[in-house]
Amino acid sequence: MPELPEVETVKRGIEPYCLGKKVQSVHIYHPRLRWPIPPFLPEILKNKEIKGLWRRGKYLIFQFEHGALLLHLGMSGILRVLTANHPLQKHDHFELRMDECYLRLNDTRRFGAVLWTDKAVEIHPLIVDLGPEPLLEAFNADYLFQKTRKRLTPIKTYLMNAKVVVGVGNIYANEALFDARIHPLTPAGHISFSQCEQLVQAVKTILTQAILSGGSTIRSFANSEGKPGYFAQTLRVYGRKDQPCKQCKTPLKEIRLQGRSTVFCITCQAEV
DNA sequence: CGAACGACCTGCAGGC
DNA sequence: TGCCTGCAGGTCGTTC
Repeated sequence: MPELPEVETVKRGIEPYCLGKKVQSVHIYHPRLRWPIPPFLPEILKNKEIKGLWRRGKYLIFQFEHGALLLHLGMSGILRVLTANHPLQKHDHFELRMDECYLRLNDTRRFGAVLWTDKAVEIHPLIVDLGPEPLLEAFNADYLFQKTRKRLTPIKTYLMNAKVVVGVGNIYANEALFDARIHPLTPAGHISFSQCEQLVQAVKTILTQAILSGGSTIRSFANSEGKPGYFAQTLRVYGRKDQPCKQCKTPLKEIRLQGRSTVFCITCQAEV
């Protein structure tokens, strides 16, 4: 479920239930995720207060006084806030219990992660090399222009590289490139400055709107109906192969880039 | 150093 | 009905 807007939505959804709360117990039901869930979590988190909760890229970070819990949802992770007693389901991996409710992580494909660090989060190996947050000023046309020079990797692949900018996954990379009218195969270094401006703006706009529409799902997280997704979302290219471009009616084309579905309009996103 | 690619998993849809 | 293939919103580690 994760692209940045979904993770941000989860973060906002769980925040009222976590922030300032004391962990009552931790349960590891199925430790095998991308990396094993550290077995010592139950003992070191018991009775500790969640002092902070934030997002970096697609990582959720639970800050404690003596360290931080890093959580990634991978491809299929779902984090629910539960209050009543819910029977354990297939692929439930991890649970953080507070006094009034608990968080339960379900992850079918096990690409997600639950990790612990007792050092500053910013220097954690998975965090330290991450690029800027797409919604902050640090991600701007100057940065992108500079960064892409001499790079021949297709711009779409480049945009999805977390070392360049975090949080732009396959769906929104497709959408942003359509918005900026840039062909996904364009070598990154061939993008003009003005195209960088458009692309940066497109990324910001699309992610912001997705977060806004994702906001309406917060209740479902809280209630556990948890249907995370892209419903309220009007995707213009992703998943619309062969359907008419909303701009010019040309049937959209799909190709594979790095094994990922890449959909675009050959008219609106003409090759350079 | 950058770039390409395989690897990690399960479940589902579609073709035969 | 069942088997097979390919595909799914991610990203790390290895190799070149």
